Amino acid sequence: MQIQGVMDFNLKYTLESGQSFRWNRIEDAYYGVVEGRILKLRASEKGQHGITLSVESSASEDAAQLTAFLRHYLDIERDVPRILAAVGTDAYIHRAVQRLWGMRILNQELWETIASFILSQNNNVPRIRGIIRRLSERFGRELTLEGYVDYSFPTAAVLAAAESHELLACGTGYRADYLKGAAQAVVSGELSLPHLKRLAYPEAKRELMHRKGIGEKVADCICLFSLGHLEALPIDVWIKRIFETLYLRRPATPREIREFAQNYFGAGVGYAQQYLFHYVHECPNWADDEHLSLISHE
DNA sequence: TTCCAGGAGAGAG
DNA sequence: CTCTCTCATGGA
Repeated sequence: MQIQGVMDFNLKYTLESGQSFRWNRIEDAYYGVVEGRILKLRASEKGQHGITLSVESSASEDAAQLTAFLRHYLDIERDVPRILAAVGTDAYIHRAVQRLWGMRILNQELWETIASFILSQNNNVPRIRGIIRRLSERFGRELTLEGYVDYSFPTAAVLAAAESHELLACGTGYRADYLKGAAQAVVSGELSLPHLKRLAYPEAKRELMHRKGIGEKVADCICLFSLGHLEALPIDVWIKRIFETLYLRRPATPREIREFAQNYFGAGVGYAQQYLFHYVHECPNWADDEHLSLISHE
């Protein structure tokens, strides 16, 4: 199955920018488990009218429905160039946007996103990926696509009933109780996922932060990478570093950074954040004078 | 060996 | 309210 005419989209940057922990690149194809099936995605060379995405699924599903699903999951529907145009107010963010043109913010399944970012705290991406892979192997369902084997992300019900020592064996560390608590809240209905999806950003964030193990940063990740709230601004050590070094040029609290960034970048601050976050990972000399001089300070 | 990673909770002040 | 300490894990 193919999706043709996809404009302003880059598969690599979208899937490798630290928002999803479930994609693996093998040669020129990406394999990932998304909502209960393996998807294999490949992007063709860019043509005049955008790229073509080739799609294989481990599930037998209707092509039109799969297309509609992927257009939403990959955020292809959204007018991202317009959002980035409104955000790019200085030469630095402009350079990041140019360098990573086509990167999109995913709309991922809510429970998996909640669980994944609970596990992400005080942790690094390769290890987060490993924990999620082991949890899926242990508690998920086996899936295959053309000889590629992977496992569905475990449901809240399964994790709610899991023994703590089994979660620990997957490498969750002290986050095991947070994960299990969130799973139990979802199962009991105390944390209603359908309800969360109906809330605006401030209310959704506040609701999420009532859970132990979900602070402001993790709540913002969930709001941005699952609920589509582009006003969300996850402030991790990297984003803090970027704003202190480049924009504020002084030590700053997360509250100060948030106030500055939401005012400076506006409603699309979540997209700006993602481009800055991935740009500094792609470009080790991001803080050199050459880059610093891109931002004018009057 | 110490430091770090898409942090958050608990307690002290 | 802010500051500090601690939490489990593995790679650098």
